[in-house]
Amino acid sequence: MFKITSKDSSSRARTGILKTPHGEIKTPAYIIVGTHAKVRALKPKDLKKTKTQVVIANTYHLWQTLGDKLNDFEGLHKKMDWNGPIITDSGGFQVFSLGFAREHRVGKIANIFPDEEEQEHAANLSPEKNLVHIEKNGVRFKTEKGEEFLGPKESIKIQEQLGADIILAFDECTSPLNNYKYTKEALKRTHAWEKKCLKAKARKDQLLFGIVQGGEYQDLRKESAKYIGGLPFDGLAIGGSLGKSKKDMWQVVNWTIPLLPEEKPRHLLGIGQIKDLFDGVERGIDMFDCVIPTREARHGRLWTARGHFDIIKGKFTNNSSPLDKTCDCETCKTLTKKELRERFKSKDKDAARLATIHNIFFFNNLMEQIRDSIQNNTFDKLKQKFLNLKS
RNA sequence: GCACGGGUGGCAGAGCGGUCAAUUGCAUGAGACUGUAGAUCUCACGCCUUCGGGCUACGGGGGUUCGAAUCCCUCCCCGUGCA
Repeated sequence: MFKITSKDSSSRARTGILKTPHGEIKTPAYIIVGTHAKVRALKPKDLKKTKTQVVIANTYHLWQTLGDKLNDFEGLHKKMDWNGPIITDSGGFQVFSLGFAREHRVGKIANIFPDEEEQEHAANLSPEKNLVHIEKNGVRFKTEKGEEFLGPKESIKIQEQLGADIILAFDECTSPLNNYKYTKEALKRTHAWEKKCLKAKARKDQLLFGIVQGGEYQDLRKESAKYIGGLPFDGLAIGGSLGKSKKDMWQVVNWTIPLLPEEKPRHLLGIGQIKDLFDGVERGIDMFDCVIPTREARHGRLWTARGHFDIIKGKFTNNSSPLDKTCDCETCKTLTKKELRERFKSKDKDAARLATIHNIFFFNNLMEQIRDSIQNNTFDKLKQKFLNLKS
């Protein structure tokens, strides 16, 4: 199911092939985020122009949108008009993003400590306004329809109805602001939930990945890596609260990776800036997913091998050079900087779409280069090239 | 020529005696974005500043007033209507 095809001589970097019912994923791979079974700003056909291997959709969002229609849902592949591999996230991240993150206006790494204004905001947020209530067996989400419950069994059932190739265990993503005691309790909960996920899984054709949690605490991370790594999951993901800085984040990964079974694919959840890809790959990460390429494209930020630039800036008004002269994507082949900028400024709906095509293509293309470099033993050289990137 | 209506910061356009260096939008500049609450958000945007404040400003000039972008006179422009 997962086959390691080559290893870098001077790091933990490796290439592999992950077999899924809808085709193979060459790793290290970038997973494109399409939360609502759709990559934002793209038309279904666009995805095929972007070297995309695999897309990740979200259980929570689709559960909310589809509701009762889940019972006779056509399946994500049909819905998305995409015959390649699809992953669904379990909804565990929304425990954080709609819960703690929203209440305290924090992210899961870096810039996590709210300033005074934000602390005041958090203090003034009455408990009734909290959208998430965590309980022993799962999570109550306050939604437009009222209150709805999502736990391990529910998440697996929904993910089976959605029909992705790879599904994720339901976890609680904690916050960097959670203390040791809370994180430990949450980890205990998460471990119990994940075991329930394994038990609840009925479909044989889907792969189920477990998720390592434990915040920024070494003993908890190691405990989790051993525990989750020891369960019969098809792959392992590293999730959650990743400390106060990138340094902390890589520390967490360093603690975790050596304790995970070598032969299973490893997914670093939600991480994927360019530098992170190199830092992650050399530590043995096989899969990344991140909203950066798509979200930033919509915000007018384009990525190239020389760093990023914001196409909406006035300095590009009369710039008729290509967006990225080294890029072979459809957008770069058809538009100049000036033209794409004009589309953004005139609120042309295609602006975000065209930028998104480029960014996805760029990230996927970069992953391809990374894979090649591992096979050719030139990974380090490629990394050096991107080391001083503006990011 | 007469009669109205106008002339406000890069632009559009509020304000119509004090709380106005002047609402707002656009443009511009800076920043953010990491298992998508986000094709979004934050900040700056006359000049100077020891960041307390100071200076020059609402077409030009003059006046009334303790105080004018706001009221009056006059000149110059623009729009509309009538000659």
